[in-house]
Amino acid sequence: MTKEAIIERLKEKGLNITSPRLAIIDVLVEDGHFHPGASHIYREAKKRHRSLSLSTTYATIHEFIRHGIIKALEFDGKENRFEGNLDEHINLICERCGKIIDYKAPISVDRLDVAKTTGFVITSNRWEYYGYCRDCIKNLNSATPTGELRKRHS
Amino acid sequence: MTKEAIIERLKEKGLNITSPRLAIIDVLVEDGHFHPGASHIYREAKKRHRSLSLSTTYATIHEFIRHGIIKALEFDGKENRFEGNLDEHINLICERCGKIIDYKAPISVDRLDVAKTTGFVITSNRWEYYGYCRDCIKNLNSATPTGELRKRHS
DNA sequence: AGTCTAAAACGGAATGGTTCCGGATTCTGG
DNA sequence: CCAGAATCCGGAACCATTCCGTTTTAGACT
Repeated sequence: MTKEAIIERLKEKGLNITSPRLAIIDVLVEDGHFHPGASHIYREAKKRHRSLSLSTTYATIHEFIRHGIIKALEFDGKENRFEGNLDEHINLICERCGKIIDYKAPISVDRLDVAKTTGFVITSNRWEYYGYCRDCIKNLNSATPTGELRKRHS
Repeated sequence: MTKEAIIERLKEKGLNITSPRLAIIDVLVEDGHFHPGASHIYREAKKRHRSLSLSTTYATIHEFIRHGIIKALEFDGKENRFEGNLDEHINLICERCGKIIDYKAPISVDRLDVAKTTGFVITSNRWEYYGYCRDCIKNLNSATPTGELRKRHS
């Protein structure tokens, strides 16, 4: 997703285009494929807009989610992560370094079937595989993982 | 999963069969299909073993996860939930009342393909649909959801 | 350019499920 | 029955995230 497209979307929705938001958009466009967490977005966007606060970063992220620009991947015990790729895909999540890889694979679950048999109406989904990425398998014995991104202990 | 099977598994692994653990096993066997959270497990198990502490509840849950007896569904902003159904399935998660329904559907993603194209080795997965359950759709306009289970605000 | 108002940004304090810690208790093998 | 290990317990700590009261800013309209 391009910077211009996001700005256009914000205008359509009647949101103000502010300097903090532009800084965050820049980070999302540049580092979006990393599936960055809030602290990464904050750190990088602060370089572009010095007075940026963490709470504004969170507020902006929420605003973007609410308007369908990004999607949140929520975790417990780790930082949440955010992605701009809204096409249906599987996220491959490395348990060692935290890297997240998009994997395109057609998932054929008929939503009508789900509704018919359970009465459940689907609004969104979450497809994830956990495991180890290529790099981490290579270095499984070596000392420290390369990634940032661990919340609490263990 | 039956109580006896779980106890057997714990013995195999060399874990002590203690009164707090039996209380928690009882709750998991009885309420497992609710995908209970830690606070529910704690509250119910405490009725059976009065001196049970919350930290023991968490420790026991972790022990059970480590030995493949239950699986954690981690969320942020909400309580984590736990399930005893370890067969591959999709969890239908109601965003209004927190109910979680198991939906059996064959998901055909070739793990070898994933490994071949990305180098990523899969160890576990997470398949989730979010939306609204039958009851909540019926009562969408009415006041309060029936479920327990919300962590923070909004 | 100046004014007004709602939206947005800010810092700092609060939140709360979960984890950690140190000491007490219980289990198990000998 | 005893020692050592496993487990349990309460309470304090953790920390990403949210909330709150105040200040600043964007955008529309003079």
